[in-house]
Amino acid sequence: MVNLPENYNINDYDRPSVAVDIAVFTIRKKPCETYRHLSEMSLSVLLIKRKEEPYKNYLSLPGGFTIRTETIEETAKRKLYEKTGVKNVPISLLYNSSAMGRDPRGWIISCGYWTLIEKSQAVITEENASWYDIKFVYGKESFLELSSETGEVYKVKFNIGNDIELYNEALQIQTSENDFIAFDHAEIIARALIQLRNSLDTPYPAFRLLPPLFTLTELQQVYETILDKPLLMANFRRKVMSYVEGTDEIKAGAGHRPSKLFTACNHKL
Amino acid sequence: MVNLPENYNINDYDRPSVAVDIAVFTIRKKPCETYRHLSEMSLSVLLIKRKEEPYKNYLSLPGGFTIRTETIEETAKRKLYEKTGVKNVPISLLYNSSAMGRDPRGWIISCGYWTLIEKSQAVITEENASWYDIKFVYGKESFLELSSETGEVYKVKFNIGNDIELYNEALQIQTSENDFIAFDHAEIIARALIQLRNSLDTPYPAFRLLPPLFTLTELQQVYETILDKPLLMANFRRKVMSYVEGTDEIKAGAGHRPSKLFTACNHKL
DNA sequence: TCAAAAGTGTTTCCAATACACCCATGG
DNA sequence: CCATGGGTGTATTGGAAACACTTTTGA
Repeated sequence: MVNLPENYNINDYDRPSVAVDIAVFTIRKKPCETYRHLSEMSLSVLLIKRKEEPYKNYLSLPGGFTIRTETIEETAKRKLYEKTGVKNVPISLLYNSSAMGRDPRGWIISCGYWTLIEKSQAVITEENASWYDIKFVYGKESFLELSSETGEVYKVKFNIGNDIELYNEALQIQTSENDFIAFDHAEIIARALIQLRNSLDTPYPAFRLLPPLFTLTELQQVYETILDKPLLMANFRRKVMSYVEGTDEIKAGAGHRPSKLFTACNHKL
Repeated sequence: MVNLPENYNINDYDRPSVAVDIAVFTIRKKPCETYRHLSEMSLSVLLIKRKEEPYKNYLSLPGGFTIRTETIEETAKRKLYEKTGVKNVPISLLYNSSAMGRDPRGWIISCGYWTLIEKSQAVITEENASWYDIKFVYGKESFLELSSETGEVYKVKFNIGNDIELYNEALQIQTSENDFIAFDHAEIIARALIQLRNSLDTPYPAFRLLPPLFTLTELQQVYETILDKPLLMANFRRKVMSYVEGTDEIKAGAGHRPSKLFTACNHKL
C-alpha cells in the first residue's frame, strides 16, 4: 500500500528539462580502387546541421526531449527511428550531461546514448542530416576528424587523461577555438567512439554494421576500421569462428578467389 | 555566438523531477571465531528505512533531488557526503530509471549510481540508516538476501536473462510478493551488485574497501567476498603484485606467521 | 599469367590455473 | 607441538600473436 505525503505538490520543486542525444555510427564502403582490390570502409557518425537557434548552423547529434509516457531509453529509440527509420536495435547509455550552462536555453540535462546501425537499413529523410566520416588522429596534437562527403573537414581537439584515481576516463574536449559542434555534443561523440572501440570483445556489435550475410574479411574490415589498426587474418578468424556460422553461399566475381558467406550465430560454443 | 530562438519559454514544456539514488557498498569484518582464524568479511549495502510517505517504513537507497547549480554526479556525491560523511570518492553511473509510475508522487526519473567506501571512513548519523549484509543466493529460485545486524532478513527474487540479442543484461526483479524495498530500488541494488562483481579486473575498486595499509590476504578476502568464491593464494598474489607496494611494516600477533603490509600503488609495471 | 584475396597449419609466448612445498607464529 | 595462515616455486594448459604456406579467381 503506497500513500502520498500530505499536501505534496510536485510543482513546488525546481525541475530540469530532460533530453536525449544519440551518437549513431555506421560503416560505409568507399569506392573500389581497381577491379582487384576490395573496397575500403570508413566509420561514420550521423550529424545534423541545426536550422534553429541556439547553435544555428552548427553540427549536432540527433536527439530530443523526453515525455512522461516514455522511458528515456524509449525516447532515444523513438528519436533514432524518426531520424533514420531504424527500429528494434539496442542502444547503450553513455553518461548524463548536466553541467550548468551546457544549454543556453536553461536548465536542460541530456542523457547521451550511442548505437550502431547498418547503413542500408537507414533512410535519412531529414535534409540537414548526413553521415560524417570520423576518426581519431594521434600526434603532437591529437584530434578527432569529422569529414563530410561534400569535402567539409572539422577537427575536434581533445585530451584523454587516464586518471587511475578516478578509475575512469577523463576526457577534455577543446572546441573553444573553432566552434562548429553544438552544445557539448563533441564530448558525447568522443566518448561514444571510445566506448565503441572498447566494445569489440565479442563480434556482436560488429554484426550490427553488416548485412545478414557477410564474408569474414568484411567482418575483419569492420574491426580494422573501428580499431584503426590492421589485424592478422588467421588469428582474427580463430577469434570470431565460434560466433559465426558458415552458409552454402559464395561471394564471387571480385577478381580473386571467391569467399564463403557467413551469418551471425548466438550459440557460442 | 550563441543566440536563443525568439519567444522561447522553457516553461512551455513538460519537465520531470530528477533524482539520484546511490548503492553504497562496504566491507565489514565479522568477529573472529578462534584466536587462530582470521575474521571473515561480509559485503554490505547502506539502506535507509523511510520515515515519510510514499513507501513509509520501506527500505530505500540514499538519494535525493538534483538542483540546477550541480551536475547530477555532484548531487550524488553531495548526498553520499550527507549520509556518510565520505568525500572525494569516485562514483559510477549505473543506469537511468524512468518507467512511468515508478514513483507515485509523479513524473520522477532517477539516476542510479554506485560506489564503494571504507567502513571506518563512514559516519552514519541518520538514525534510520544502517548497513545490510548482501549476497546473491543461487538455486531453483535465485534471490538476493539482505540481512541487518538486528536479525531482519529480506529476500529479493530476481531473474537474470542473458539476452545476446540485446547485448546487455536483462534483469527482472520480483518484489511484488513481499514488498519491503521502496520504489524500484531493488533493481538498482541488484544491478549495482552485478557491476561491482564485474569491476574487479584491477584491484583498484578493492583498495577503496581497505585501509591504506593492508595484507594481501585481506585484499584476497575482499575479492572472495565480492565474487563469493575461493581463490588460490599463489595465483591471486601474482595477479595483484604489480598494483601494490610492500612496506616495512608487519602485522603480527595473530596466532600465526606475521604478514607484510602493503599499500596500493598507481604505477602498474 | 599473376596480383590479390581466401583460407589453413605451425610455432612461440604469456598469463591463468593447479598444486606442491616450506616458513613463522603463539597458544 | 601444531593448526593456521604467510609465502614461493613449478608444471600444465589455453588462447593470443606472429608467420609461413597453399588455393582460387578474373581480367
